[in-house]
Amino acid sequence: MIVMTMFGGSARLQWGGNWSRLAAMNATKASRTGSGASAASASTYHHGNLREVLITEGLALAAEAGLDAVSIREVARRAGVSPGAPFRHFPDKVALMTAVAEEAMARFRAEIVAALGRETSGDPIRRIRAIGKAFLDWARRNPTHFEIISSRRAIDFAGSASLGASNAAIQAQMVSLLEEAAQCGLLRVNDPHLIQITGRALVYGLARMLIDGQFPSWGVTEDEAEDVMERSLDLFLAGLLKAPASADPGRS
Amino acid sequence: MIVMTMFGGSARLQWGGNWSRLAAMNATKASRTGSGASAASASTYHHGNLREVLITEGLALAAEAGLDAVSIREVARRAGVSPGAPFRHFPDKVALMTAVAEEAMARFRAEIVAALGRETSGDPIRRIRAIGKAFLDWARRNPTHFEIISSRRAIDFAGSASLGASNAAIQAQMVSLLEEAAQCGLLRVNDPHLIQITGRALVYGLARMLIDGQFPSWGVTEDEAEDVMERSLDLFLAGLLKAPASADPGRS
DNA sequence: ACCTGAACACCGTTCAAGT
DNA sequence: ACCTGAACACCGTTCAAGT
Repeated sequence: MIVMTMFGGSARLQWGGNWSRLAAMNATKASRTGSGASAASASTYHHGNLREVLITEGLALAAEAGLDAVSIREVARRAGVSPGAPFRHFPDKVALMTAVAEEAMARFRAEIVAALGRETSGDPIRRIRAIGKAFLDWARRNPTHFEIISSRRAIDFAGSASLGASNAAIQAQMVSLLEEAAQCGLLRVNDPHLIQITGRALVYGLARMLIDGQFPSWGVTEDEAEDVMERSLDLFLAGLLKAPASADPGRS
Repeated sequence: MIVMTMFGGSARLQWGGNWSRLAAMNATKASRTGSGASAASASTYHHGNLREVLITEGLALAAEAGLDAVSIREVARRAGVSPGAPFRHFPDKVALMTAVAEEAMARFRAEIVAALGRETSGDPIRRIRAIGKAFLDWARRNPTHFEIISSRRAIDFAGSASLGASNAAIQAQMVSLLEEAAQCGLLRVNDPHLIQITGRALVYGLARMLIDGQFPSWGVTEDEAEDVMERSLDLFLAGLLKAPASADPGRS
């Protein structure tokens, strides 16, 4: 099957042959599982699964060696393909990193949803605190993934509907909890948007101070970091409350 | 004058000729001033001033094109020297960027000192607020310089006594103001260290949200950013106070 | 269709050779 | 002393050629 296509004004030949059957046989590849992949590894000129493997390897390489260590060539090497192969699936490095960021963001969002599920209390302040804590925990455990989706260098955030939607979903959750808290008369200030931005800036700043290695110069050791971040969040939340605040709103 | 030196166990020849007179003639170079530099620009094999020029050009290139656009080769190009020349003055790129960071940090600190000088009030809360505001203003006006000294990628923070000292000086200023506020009975919580870290995390988070381009996805336009950051700071400060806080502690 | 492999213009870094 | 210029191993990206 031969197809003629017009693309950017120039005619190109495209072969409509179906490689997907062959690809399915090789879907697992010889990656980390190593579960009997020896049979399929021979003579697979077409990878079949490359797009996903590139994203997975990008994520893994970032986690292992840091954001600046992620290169298309190294990702291609780990996927077992030539340096030019990734460009068949992503127009440039930014596009690959954006796809990596989308996967990281999906995991981040799932973690927040899970944390909210664990916080069975109906108290909006406790639920807000659970989101903040989940944010901090995830950043601490996945520093480079956090950096990819938050620093936004190396990705095209605005160009990704997926990233925008995930971000908006997390925000909406928080706004609704803040409005609930306001209606219950819990808040000292009636400005949910400002509170939201301030809270976000606080947890973002804490996470970045950790990741950027600033805590040592503030007298906080690695062991203390988790505790300090948590108490910092509580200090802020207590300051929002109308009633003479208890020292630890998370344990009331 | 020929000198033998032992360095790392191997003998090396050093020429003790004096190039500094020649260098002094060329000290201004044909940089931004352009004040009658035409006469000195011919046949200056030895730059004479290169170390400082490299730092200045690094700072300027960072401000113009962003941190990732700073390359040793481009800095060398702007300084009018060959790609290898910078390595005579800095062992590697990290060392050059650390020197750039030291200059950026010195300017940052000067701005904070100036802001405190302008805040003539003796009220520790107002002085704390002035520091926070100066932090935010400087970050907004010098985004890349801010990123260099705060993200700390590309530099060796721990290896620079100058950076550590500047940082410690800024912290000490803040701690003493917080202790003063505590002694005046102004604070709801008696934990200056935790308050300091929380406040720093807040302004750092705000500055980074701005620089990382996150405000648009939080419904804040570029025009509104300065105002939002200021109100956010006030929201936090009000939450620290023991007395039923006024809405705007900066205008009391 | 999807991938290879050579090529190009970059970059950090080194090192002999120049002045 | 300090700088040049060629070299090396990287990188992102392109493009003909392979299957």
